[in-house]
Amino acid sequence: MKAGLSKEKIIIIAAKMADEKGLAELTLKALADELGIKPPSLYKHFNGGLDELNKELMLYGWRMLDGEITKAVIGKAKDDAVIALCHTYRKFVSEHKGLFEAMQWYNMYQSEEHLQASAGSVDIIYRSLSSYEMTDEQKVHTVRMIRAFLQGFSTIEVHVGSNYPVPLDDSFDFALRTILSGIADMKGDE
Amino acid sequence: MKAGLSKEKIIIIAAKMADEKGLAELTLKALADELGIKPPSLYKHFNGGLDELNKELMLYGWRMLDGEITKAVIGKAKDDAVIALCHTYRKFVSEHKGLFEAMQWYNMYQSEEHLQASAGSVDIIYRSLSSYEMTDEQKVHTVRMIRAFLQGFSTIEVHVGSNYPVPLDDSFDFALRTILSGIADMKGDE
DNA sequence: ACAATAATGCTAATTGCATTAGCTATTATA
DNA sequence: TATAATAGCTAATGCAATTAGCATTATTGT
Repeated sequence: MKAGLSKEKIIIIAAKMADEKGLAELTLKALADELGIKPPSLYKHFNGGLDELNKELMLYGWRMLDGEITKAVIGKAKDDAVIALCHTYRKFVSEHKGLFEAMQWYNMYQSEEHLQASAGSVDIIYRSLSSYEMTDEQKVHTVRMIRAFLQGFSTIEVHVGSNYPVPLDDSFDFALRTILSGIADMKGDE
Repeated sequence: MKAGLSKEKIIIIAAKMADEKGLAELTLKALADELGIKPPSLYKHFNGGLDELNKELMLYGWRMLDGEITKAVIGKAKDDAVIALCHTYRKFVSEHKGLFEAMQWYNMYQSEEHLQASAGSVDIIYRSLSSYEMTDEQKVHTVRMIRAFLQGFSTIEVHVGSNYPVPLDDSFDFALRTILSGIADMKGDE
């Protein structure tokens, strides 16, 4: 029986499963069960097995995040753009915990493809900074700083949950203000 | 034959293996081979098997990092303390990539023990901020910001490596200055 | 329309690691 | 010194990933 599956459809289902159950629960067996096929059949779509599935999830996640950030930043500049970007990133992670895990996974395989995967987001952050008066080098630093903060904050948030006397929302906004204020002070620095 | 092993000794070896080969390569089989024993024997030390080993590595890593940070901030205050703390954190991660992976692992098991594991470092960051004029709430925010930045930056660095026209060292220092400058501006904010 | 080919699914079998059960030797202790 | 706890072992099980080879369904060129 043919199930009429395609790589794309499978990835979408797999992403949903990863988001619901966590990436570790996304086994070929579980995915096959969900799709109504047998595990070996998945190799017809993913020659590289589980590894390739994870890789594809990673790429899918970055593409999706790129898209959402791009949309969010349209028509905005400077602080407004950075704020929109950061909130979009954080929201994305909260809605796609499993995909986010997969996206952090690109360390194990250092191919061109993987390096480019996250390059998209880096590029968007970079372009969002275009209207600031900074040197190119300062922009690179700033991109890295923002990226590190976003990734770190999101990871911690995903791991730790959201129970605390001091809400994480406030901390996020606070940190964002701090970073923006730091950027504003940047002019004179070497 | 008795190999004269103890939980502590095994954890130290396991940590070394994880740092050298990556956490994923640290299987019970590989560890047993390294120790010159058979995999089932490990259950005499780690009742919970692989899970418990990972948990212990996580705790070991946090304790070690706590110790190094504590040492590094002794006799320092304000910016000096924060700078020392951040550099120590980053250096630790670069020298203990495998342990760092394990330390990020605490999401899966949400026990008291695990929550306290990272609480130590949080506490040290918090205390390092003691000489700033901030409200307690601002301190909580600042701790989270620093922690997010450190974790994010380190993760990216571990994943991506250190090849680039613009050196990561510079970006790290730049971000640190930006954050410190943001902190300095903080006074008036609500 | 129809043969050839590619695509997609299956079953059966293999591998490798984690884990459990039960046995044995060694160490520590009462 | 007898006894209990410790730390190792072998044998066996289970589970997921993977590979090989077969069967069926689509697709495509003529």
